[in-house]
Amino acid sequence: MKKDNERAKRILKAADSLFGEAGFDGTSVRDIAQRAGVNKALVFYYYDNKEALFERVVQRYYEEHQIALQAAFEAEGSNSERLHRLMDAYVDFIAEHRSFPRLLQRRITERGGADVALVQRGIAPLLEWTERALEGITPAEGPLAARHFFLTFSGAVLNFFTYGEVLSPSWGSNPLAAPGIAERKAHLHWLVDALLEGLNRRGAGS
Amino acid sequence: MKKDNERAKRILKAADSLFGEAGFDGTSVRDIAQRAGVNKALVFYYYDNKEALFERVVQRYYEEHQIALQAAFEAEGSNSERLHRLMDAYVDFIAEHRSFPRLLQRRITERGGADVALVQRGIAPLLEWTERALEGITPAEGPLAARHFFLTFSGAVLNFFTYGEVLSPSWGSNPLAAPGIAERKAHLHWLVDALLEGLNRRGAGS
Amino acid sequence: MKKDNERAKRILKAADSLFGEAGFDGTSVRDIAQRAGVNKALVFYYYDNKEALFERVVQRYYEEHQIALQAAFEAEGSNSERLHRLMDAYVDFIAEHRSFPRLLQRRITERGGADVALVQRGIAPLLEWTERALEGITPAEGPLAARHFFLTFSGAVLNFFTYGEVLSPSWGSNPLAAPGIAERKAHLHWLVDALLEGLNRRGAGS
Amino acid sequence: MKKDNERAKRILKAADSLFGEAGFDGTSVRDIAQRAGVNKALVFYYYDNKEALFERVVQRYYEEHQIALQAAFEAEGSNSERLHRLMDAYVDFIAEHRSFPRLLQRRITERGGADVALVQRGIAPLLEWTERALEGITPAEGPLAARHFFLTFSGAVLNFFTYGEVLSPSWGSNPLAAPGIAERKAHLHWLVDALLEGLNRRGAGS
DNA sequence: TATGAATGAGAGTTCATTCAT
DNA sequence: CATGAATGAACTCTCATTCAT
Repeated sequence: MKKDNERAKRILKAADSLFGEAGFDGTSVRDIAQRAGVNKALVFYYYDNKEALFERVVQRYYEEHQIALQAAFEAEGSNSERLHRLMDAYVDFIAEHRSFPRLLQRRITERGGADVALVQRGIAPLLEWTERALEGITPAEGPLAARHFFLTFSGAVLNFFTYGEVLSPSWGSNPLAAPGIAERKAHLHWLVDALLEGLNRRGAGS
Repeated sequence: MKKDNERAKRILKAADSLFGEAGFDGTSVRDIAQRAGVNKALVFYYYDNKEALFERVVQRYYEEHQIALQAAFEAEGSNSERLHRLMDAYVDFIAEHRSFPRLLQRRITERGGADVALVQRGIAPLLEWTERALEGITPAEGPLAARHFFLTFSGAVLNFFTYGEVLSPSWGSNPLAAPGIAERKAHLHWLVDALLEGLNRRGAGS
Repeated sequence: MKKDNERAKRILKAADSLFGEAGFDGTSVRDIAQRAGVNKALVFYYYDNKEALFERVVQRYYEEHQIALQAAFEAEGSNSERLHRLMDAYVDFIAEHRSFPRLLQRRITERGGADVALVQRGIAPLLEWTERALEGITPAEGPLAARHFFLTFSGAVLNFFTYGEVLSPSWGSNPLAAPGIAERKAHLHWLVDALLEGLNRRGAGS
Repeated sequence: MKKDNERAKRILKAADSLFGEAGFDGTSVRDIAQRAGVNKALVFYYYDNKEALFERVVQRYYEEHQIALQAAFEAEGSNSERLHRLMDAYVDFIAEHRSFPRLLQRRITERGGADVALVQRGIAPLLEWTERALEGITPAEGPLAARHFFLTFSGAVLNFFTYGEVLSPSWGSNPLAAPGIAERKAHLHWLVDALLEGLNRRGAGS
């Protein structure tokens, strides 16, 4: 933490964007050094090898991710309000760190998914907070368990970004620009409320 | 077309699984030949180059994907029933072709996503059928437009598979085994109905 | 000789032009088969291997070359006339068989010039006839020996074709078109006569 | 520039001789590295690719060639003397750089001769100086234009080297050894003078 | 800290050639 | 005669990584 040399940071930044753009295998250390404007060997001086550099990039995201969501969740409010804020924070975080979901997904599929644990840490906060927000409302098991809602909510957010770019043409405007993102947030709020409503009705009915 | 030389098929199959496991850049032609049990040069004999081979793999999925969903959608029934069947077909298709979403996602992010058109073709059927199933129920624009539900639904399905493996430990059992998949389908059905209900209430209320 | 299969001839022709255009190493058997419109394996059926095919191509030139010059030389006339005809025939032959000098030159330099004998056979006729035409006029040894004139004459012809294409731009018109070739012939005639004159004066003076 | 890393020079040298011996296509980077005694990858480290390395080899010749001829031409003397010196310098240069004409010729024929411009630069000095030496003596157009003499002179030099090796057996001694070269120079001097004489007579007679 | 030089391994691709049919 | 399939060797070039300075 001391005061990480400015060059080391430039390398990390370059690695970040490149890994996000082209994936681990599609990015060469030469590319990273070039974009960072440093000598190739320096990359190995600061980060032992390509793999470790990748790890650092991902880890940084995990930390920031955790912090961003924590703030959103810990504020006061009803369940609906808390989940709205959580969704908003999630959307905002990914909008600002487009590489993050790409890196995560790669991490899962690529290279035999050897580091499941690492990935789990990455999504753990959202899972945990979703579960806490739905505590007492959803059953512990079965198709309405909180974890299913976690998968649905996070999928609703992530998929927007994944396919957002691709759908641009048929969307009319760019869905990932500010208005598109605001619209998506509105959809997510509606989604949260519709599901809470459904859960409530179920509780009342049974 | 008839029998397309058994070796060529073996190569295609090997490429399929490897591209799915390690991505385009993470898979070498040597690997493919090895897994197919053929000479490396034979890969180039049947498929002109690595890129073309990848294309073939992806294209085959598109076709099967389209067919699988079409059958599910075109049968009779209420909107709810049709969407349930669509979700089920989608889940089943991906459960049987785990590589497909990985390949698609890679196609989008990797290498600048130059072939947006190809990807669009890949998700087009689901988008189209979702839109047709919600016709008259959802507005054409805004946060409740059909396309938002498309992104939500497909995200709810895809994300289950993406994170399913990773969540295994905290899930108790393997979520991607038959019982887990059945449970997810039940969740998706509930999801569809809760959203249709929400849409109906909105129509009635306004 | 029987009646060489038409396909075999097509292969020979294709090989001829391709070897001339791109050289031995720059030409692949695939290229040859493609241009000949036949299966690659057929090339090996008719000509045992690439090297042998090349040999055949070169040999055919030798024969035609020999015949073309012989006719020109054997007709009656003064030394000047005979040499004029020889030059003309040489120019005409190469104009019609542009590949020939290229193949010859490659044969000399490429692959260690292992087949000097073959090349010698190729240029032998011109050497021999030049020597016979100058018999009694030039000394047997020294800088005015017939062989020097052979090198000068053949160089004057070959170099015209070698650099002709390259000089096109600074030449105004294409030097290898009909008028350019006629002009070159005129130059060669003048050259022959000037040298004969020089040789005569020498004889008279000494 | 100063010392340009000794290994880089060794590579250039190896490339030079190999390209000269076997041509561009006939020379592999492995060969070059081997002869230079360095790692194959180092060739690409210093010279970006095979083509660029070839270019460097050729270019170096152009420069030396130009310098060698310039010195010979610019000294004082009659036309005859200047042309003699030019011929001598040309012969000497090629005798010392046997690869040069081979590389040039290949450059013309191989690979469609796409780089005519480069080749032109290579022969430009000789063309220009021949033209200047014959200025006022030869007509601007027609079969006695200076450019025809350029082709004749350069052909008389180049052809000597091209066929020199091949003729060795029938020559008695090696024509490319020192005495043979001296004899050729004598021939060329005689040639130049005979042609100047012929041109003079023509001027007087007409 | 920082870098130019160096390398072994492996990438995708083409090659001449063989062989069963 | 003719061909599609098959292969081992070689091709150019890039890779992550090391090391002396």
